[in-house]
Amino acid sequence: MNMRSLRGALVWHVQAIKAGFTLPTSTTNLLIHVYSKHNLLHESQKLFDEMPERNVFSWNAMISAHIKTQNLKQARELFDSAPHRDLVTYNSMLSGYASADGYEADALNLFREMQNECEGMKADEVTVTRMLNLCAKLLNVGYGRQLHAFMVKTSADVTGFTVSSLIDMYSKCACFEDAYRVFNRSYEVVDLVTKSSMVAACFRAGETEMALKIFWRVPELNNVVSWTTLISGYVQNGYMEEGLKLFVCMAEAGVRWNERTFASVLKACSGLRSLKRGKEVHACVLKNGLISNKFINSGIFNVYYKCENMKYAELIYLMSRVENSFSIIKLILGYSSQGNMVEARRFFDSLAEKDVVVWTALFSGYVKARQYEAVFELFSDLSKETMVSEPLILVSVLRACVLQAALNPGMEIHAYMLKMGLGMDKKLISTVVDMYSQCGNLTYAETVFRSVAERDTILYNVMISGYAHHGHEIKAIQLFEEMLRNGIKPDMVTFLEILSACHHCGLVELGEKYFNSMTVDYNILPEIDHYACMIDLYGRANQLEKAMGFMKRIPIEQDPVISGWLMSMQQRETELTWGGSHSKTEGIYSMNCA
DNA sequence: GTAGGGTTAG
Repeated sequence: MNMRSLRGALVWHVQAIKAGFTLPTSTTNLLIHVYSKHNLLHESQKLFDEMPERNVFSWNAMISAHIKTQNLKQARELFDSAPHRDLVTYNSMLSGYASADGYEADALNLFREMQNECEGMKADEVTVTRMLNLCAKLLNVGYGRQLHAFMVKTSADVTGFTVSSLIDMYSKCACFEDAYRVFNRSYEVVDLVTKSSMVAACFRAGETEMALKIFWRVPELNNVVSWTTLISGYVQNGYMEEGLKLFVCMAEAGVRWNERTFASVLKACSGLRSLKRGKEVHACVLKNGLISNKFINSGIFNVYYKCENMKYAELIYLMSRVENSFSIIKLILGYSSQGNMVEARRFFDSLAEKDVVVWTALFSGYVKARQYEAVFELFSDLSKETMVSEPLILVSVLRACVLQAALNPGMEIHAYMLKMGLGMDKKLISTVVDMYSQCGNLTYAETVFRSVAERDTILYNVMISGYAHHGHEIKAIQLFEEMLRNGIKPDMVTFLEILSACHHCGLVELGEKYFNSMTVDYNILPEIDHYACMIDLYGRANQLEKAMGFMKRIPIEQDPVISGWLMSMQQRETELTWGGSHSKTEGIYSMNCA
């Protein structure tokens, strides 16, 4: 019977009790260790307390047991009261401090004590390994370099352990060159772990090719960790398809995956937004009984969330049976973005702490669902509780005003905004201008627009659009020219508005000039709407040949809708008459429908 | 005869 297994330990223990036999100290020490390994702290403690004689092994085992359960205070008390301490005692305590959050300073102090050779204790390579991990965690490369120097000076054994940690430390501290130098200079001790550390380091630095090269050195050594490092490295660098392919390669190489492998594969699926592959992996996970792993569970949740399958995402969340505000927030964001406000609201109300992200999502969801009354209600609820200073929330409320053409509430929001000192927020200002213009008060829109000292593209777009939609095409064109004079770069939206204005005024030559300037001066590729605008412009001016010529220039021919449209246009070329009141998009849609 | 501390992929 193997005493290192829990079963073996229990059998030994019970037999000894039955026989009234006192276990030797070394056996009890082992039992303490085995119980602790299986999270049976209570049993370990009982054995330790009732031992007739203890040695340094007993103390070390008990200290480790407390560290394992994250009880560092208890561990330190034992450490201080132990009659004897050796290097293992120190290293155990140091290890506990280094991996726990908030005990980093204690770790450094303890290490300093060791350097002063307190109790004749001299840091060894285990100490150094642990300290390097701490540096990596704290991103403290300065201290890491000191440790590196210390290693060289004290000629502490260079082992696979120390080299791996050194590579890892440099890499996580963004010193890729140093990591690579260490790797290259430690040929004698390079093993699979060192290699994996270096592969991970390459990926952190975006050196995908180098990672692959190193991975294939001594390929027969590769195991699940090195393979998973490779897969997750590809995924992290955005190569999702390659990550999935490598997963297949790994299986073909006869290496069995574990839950970390699945976590990376799931990340690839959600990155690709591939519901099909996600479902396949989900099935695989279920078959392997890995669904209860929290990384895998959230990975599957993410697949469905990214694929906008909120019902499945919700199901996964509910089945995990773990209260998780992170998932709830995503459910709210997902449902809101789809305008499914009943579900979004259900989760929103269940959320204990609502932050600005969730509030914003709910507001914009209601806007998307065109439930402007809910927007106003929500805003009045929220502003009773607190001062709303999040620009995006106010943007949502203003958009609700636009939906409803509600000028008065819009003005109230504008006033509120000025009161809150949010008059400088660019996005908010643009929305205010848009709100005034769309609610029919162009004068106010103009006033606000002129009050802004530093105008950006979006602000200009909104004002130009305001002029254009109120029949002031010439003003729109003048403002566009002013925009160019002020050195503000127009974008696709600007050109769409301005071409539309030209179309409405029948300004063929000016429209041509602007259309050409898009690509020549601003490097903006015209989209289908821009072409449609030009075609309408020519059509309205009865320049049918030019219109046809333009249609043929549309470069997006792989689109079946466009090519179908083109073909039907060619058939109807002669019989086509152009109506007088085409808007910039009506042209397209009416022809598509025909 | 019997024992304890450290490395890589989320």
